[in-house]
Amino acid sequence: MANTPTIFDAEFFANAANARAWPFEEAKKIVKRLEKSPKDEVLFQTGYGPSGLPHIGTFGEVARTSMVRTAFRLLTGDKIPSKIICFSDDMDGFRKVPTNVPNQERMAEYLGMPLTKVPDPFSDEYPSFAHHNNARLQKFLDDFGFEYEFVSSTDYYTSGVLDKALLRMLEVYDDVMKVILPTLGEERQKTYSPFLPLCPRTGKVLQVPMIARDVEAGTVTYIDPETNEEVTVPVTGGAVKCQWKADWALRWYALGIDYEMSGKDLIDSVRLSSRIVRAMGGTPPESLSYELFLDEKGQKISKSKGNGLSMEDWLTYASPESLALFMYQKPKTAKKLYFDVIPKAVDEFYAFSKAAEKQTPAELLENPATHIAGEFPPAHELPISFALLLNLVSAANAEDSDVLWGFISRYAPDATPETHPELDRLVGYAIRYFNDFVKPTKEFRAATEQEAKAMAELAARLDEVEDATDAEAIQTLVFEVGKKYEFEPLRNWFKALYQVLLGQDQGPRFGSFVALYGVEETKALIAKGLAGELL
RNA sequence: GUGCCCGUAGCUCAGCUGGUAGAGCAUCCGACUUUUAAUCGGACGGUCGAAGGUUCGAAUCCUUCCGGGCACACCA
Repeated sequence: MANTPTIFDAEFFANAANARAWPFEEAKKIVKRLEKSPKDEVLFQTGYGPSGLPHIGTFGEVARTSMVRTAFRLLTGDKIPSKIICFSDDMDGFRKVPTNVPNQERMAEYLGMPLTKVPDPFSDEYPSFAHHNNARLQKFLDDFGFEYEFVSSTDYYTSGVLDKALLRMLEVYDDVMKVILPTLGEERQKTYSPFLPLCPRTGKVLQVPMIARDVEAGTVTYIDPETNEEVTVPVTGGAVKCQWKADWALRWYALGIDYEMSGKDLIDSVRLSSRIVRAMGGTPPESLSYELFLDEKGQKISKSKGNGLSMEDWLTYASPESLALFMYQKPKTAKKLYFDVIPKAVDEFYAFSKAAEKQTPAELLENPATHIAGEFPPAHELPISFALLLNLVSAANAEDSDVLWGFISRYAPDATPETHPELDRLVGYAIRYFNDFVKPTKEFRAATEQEAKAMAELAARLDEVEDATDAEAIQTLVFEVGKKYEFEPLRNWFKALYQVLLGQDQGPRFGSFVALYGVEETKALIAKGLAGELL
């Protein structure tokens, strides 16, 4: 999924200007911006809050931002350097001990401290909780091959990278307040400050009003809420950090961010932060508000609720590429993100990849697979679709890949795990899907007296079949037994086999099933079924 | 209240810069199967939420309205 240079050639550059895919529409906004004020390097930003772990939304945002960047490089002939900054707001105060971490009491002692001062509850491998989560984020992004530059807010504040911007914010303090105050409630207005000093005594991030400020000296003064003493601190060097919307604006201004997308719940924040940047004399980045994801009931997916689908969920049943495809599609439309969208995304990914084989550069630029891969997509040939595979795994009661491959080879005789590693990967996904979604819905019933007798005889006579892999011979035997015990109509006999042995009303052709599942295994299965062990 | 998204076949949705609608699933019929499922072929099925407007021509652009969903304190 990394951006590789493959599509960055003249042919693609020539066609990019006419490309209509949304990443190009976004990239064009940046091109226009550059026409007004040229610069040496274009910066994309995505934000990350290290009080939690990376999640499916993080993936979506970085993936989509990468797509815009790729489009931008194509539009500009890859002549203008660009990068994605992944900014971790790790100086933010520690507000709440997450319920899912160990060492709760110890963690509680650090409430109010910057996240980079809170110890890592999981191990002593990292200097802080934030470092731990930052590392997880980077690992997460690296695993998918994203190109980005990680930035720690704490590093930037303390090393002075943000000093100039902080002093500027101090200069225009009144204007900034004028922008923010009207958006706050009455209570909050009294205590609001865009600067949050770090208490020199306790190290905590304080939410206190400023009582004075000195632009010349570059300091602010507040009253320590515990000692009631006046404290004066510089706004530079990491002695203060900025509050949320001001912080966003500060970053945009200080780093010169050109592009940042965010969820639609942040529309007002973007507007406000933009006004702050203008008050400082800067230009806010181009932005895109994407729609939020909904769960199966149409509710907003939130980390705290734990509803909807997690990153792990998706990757358990499907590939990251298919998730990237899902993220590519219609970012401005609210979509359900639930298990049932997975098969379609998987199959469409392969369909788009395959279509790419015969496409011209102009067409490729409209092909989602191009935007996902960031390169000429490798053409994966799949003899059967994921949707079919899911049907198969369910019908065949296939709990391991060998059995499933047996059934697959009936449809695609040439396919093996070796010749079709992609398909083999899907087989793994399908089996997990089966285990988690199909298997729990199975309902086994006890055999009737007549059925029990017939099944016992079937089990006993299975050994008569000379070739245990001869599906036809086995099918004949099954058929004979059914006739002998006078099932009428005969399909009831087969139905009984499925219901008693597989816990479902339908199943694969039984002869084929036995041939693949194994004679001994089938006998054992029948024994279990008759003993009531499957119920 | 402000803003965003959606409203196209029974269901889930695709329809790009305007030229009288498509897919998957479901349903029905057929083929192949010594049951079923699967697979393959075919059929059925839409006044494109409503009304105006622009246009030779609109699902597609504009306006208004109706219906559904979501976001908008604090915190990030």
